[in-house]
Amino acid sequence: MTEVSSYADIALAFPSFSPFQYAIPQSLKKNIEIGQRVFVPVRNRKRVGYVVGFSQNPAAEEIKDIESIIDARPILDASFLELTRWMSDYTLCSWGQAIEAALPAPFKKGKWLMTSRSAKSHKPAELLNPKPLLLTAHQKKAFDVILNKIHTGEAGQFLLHGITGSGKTEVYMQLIGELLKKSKSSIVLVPEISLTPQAVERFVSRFDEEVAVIHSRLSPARRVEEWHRIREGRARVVVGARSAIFSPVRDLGLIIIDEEHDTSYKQDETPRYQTRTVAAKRSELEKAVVVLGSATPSLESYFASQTGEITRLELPERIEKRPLPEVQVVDMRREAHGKREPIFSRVLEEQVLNTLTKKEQTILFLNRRGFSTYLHCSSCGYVASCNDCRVGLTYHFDKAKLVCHSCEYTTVPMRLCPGCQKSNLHYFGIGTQKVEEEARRLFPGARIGRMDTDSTSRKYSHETILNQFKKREIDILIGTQMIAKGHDFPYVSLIGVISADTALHLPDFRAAERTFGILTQVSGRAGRGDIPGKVLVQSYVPGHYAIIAAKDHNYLEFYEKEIIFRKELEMPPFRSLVQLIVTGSSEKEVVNQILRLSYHLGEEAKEKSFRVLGPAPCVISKERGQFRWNLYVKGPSIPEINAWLTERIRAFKKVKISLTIDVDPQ
DNA sequence: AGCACGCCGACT
DNA sequence: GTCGGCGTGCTC
Repeated sequence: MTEVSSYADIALAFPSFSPFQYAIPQSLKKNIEIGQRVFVPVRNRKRVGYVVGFSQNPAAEEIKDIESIIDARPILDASFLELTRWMSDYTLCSWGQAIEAALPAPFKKGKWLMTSRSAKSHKPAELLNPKPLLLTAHQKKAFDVILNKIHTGEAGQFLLHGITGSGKTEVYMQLIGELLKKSKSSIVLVPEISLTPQAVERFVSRFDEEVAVIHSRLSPARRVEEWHRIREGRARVVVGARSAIFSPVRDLGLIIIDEEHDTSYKQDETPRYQTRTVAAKRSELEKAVVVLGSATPSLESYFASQTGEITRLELPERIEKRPLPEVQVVDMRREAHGKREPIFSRVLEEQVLNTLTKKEQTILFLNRRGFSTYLHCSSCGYVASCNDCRVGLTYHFDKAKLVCHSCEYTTVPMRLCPGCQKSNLHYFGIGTQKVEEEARRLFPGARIGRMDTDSTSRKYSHETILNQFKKREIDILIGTQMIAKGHDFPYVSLIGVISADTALHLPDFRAAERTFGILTQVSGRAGRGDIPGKVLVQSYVPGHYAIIAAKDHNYLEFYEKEIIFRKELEMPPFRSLVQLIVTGSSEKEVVNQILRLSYHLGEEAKEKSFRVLGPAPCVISKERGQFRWNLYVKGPSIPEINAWLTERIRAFKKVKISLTIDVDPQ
């Protein structure tokens, strides 16, 4: 530190606009440095703080002394501090909160666990360093282009758009291998759910002890141990979920975000960062290259590749030319008999029986998120939706009204379908349990398993069900998203999507994108082995572009339709969004306050290039006794929205409610 | 985020 | 009459 500085700026992990000042006792003056952790008194309690700067003049009435320095050497380097600083500005949290989100948990308690050893369990020799596979022409091209960029030493971003089974992972691995030759490090990010031992095994067997795997089941001590191994350069390949983006790797050359469209890349608690955005920033700071990999890229990423902001590389065919499964869309409007619509169409029932006879396996998938009950017509497929927002209207039992959760448009439920004038309107909503019950009735001899959040309350029942299914002790597996990802089941020859429409009508501008993504992903579960796979997708809107494009395995077809809507509605990627969520135990107060907030913001927004959407109740309008309403602020960019919003929010008095800000909501 | 301070219901 | 519910406000 400089001679004249008497105060240190300490970042603390609670919301505050700026770091706090603490006086530096004479005894610590020689040893204090930016990036160290210190113990400081906060309300007379000892807490961990992070030295982020120094100042000469006091900025507060009363300034306390730093108690002690925790780290002899700084543990946070300049780049880490800049990254977290940026993150706090971008996501509107404090610097301290950003820092703590980026560090292993024991560090927050002032722990300093030194690694005693580097003994890693070694793999059987025959598994070690299997030879890189020969790349196809497309793989080779992607590999060359990315490697050339890395060699320039500049930051850069690529979108690796490759259909399922096109060999993206092999491209990643060969890039990592090239970097290792130059002693440069790589970070590989995968969705938490993909961090299965089998998936990780590929990296470990190729790179052995160079790999550090960061997963949620790692003990805090092991996590710290891995952190040290990475920082000391003993591990130069990091494989992990979201938070692994903050790994203290040396000489970072490459960041890979696999399945970049996955929603788990957005943290749903403070700091609510989007890993893609953080990766882009980090690559800029450390002159690294980012590779976003996906079969169904996020609209944002694909759009960026269209504008030339990032470079797109295509892997258009499966390795070994394995065919993509045949997808058949079942028009459920033709299946309705009487007033109840069936869960199983005739063709699905028939195919399940057929599969059972052949002693092959079936997956039944229910794309059910949220609890919204929507009104639709079983004759023509009409779904009551909002004209201005293109989202399904949600039925509110208490008010007996249909409400748009995006703009609050409210209407009385119609008796006759506006589409076909018939009275075949029904509230729709089935769950996996109902599917299971029906399956047991229809297929009495079959062994049926169900996997969803309800069925997996006990820790290992999850694994147990999957293992049973793998061992073919279950014939039909019924489940939600969690069975759609990653797993390889070679004896699955039939996949039934019970309802492709559920997600489609949620009050969310990304509904079509999610539907397309999930259908594509589910389809990818079929035909993994030698048996050809078949996918049956049941839908009341079989002509919807998200469903048609998924059936055709055609991303571009989907993208070109969807991007037009985004443009028309001025939604991302054309405009940026910040969501404000007001919660409280009194509904009256929550509504009052958010109306006030909306008015307060709306007045000025008009004059600027901002818009306020809503307010409206959240999709889950009451959670644990807390009522939830939200509104959106739309603007040209996040920094511009933030700059304007923070001042306005500061001036907003909160009474009996709390306010959450979610930048770039997912 | 924690944690102490501060006004309204069921207990020895 | 107290113990304690969680709403509110502050932390250099």
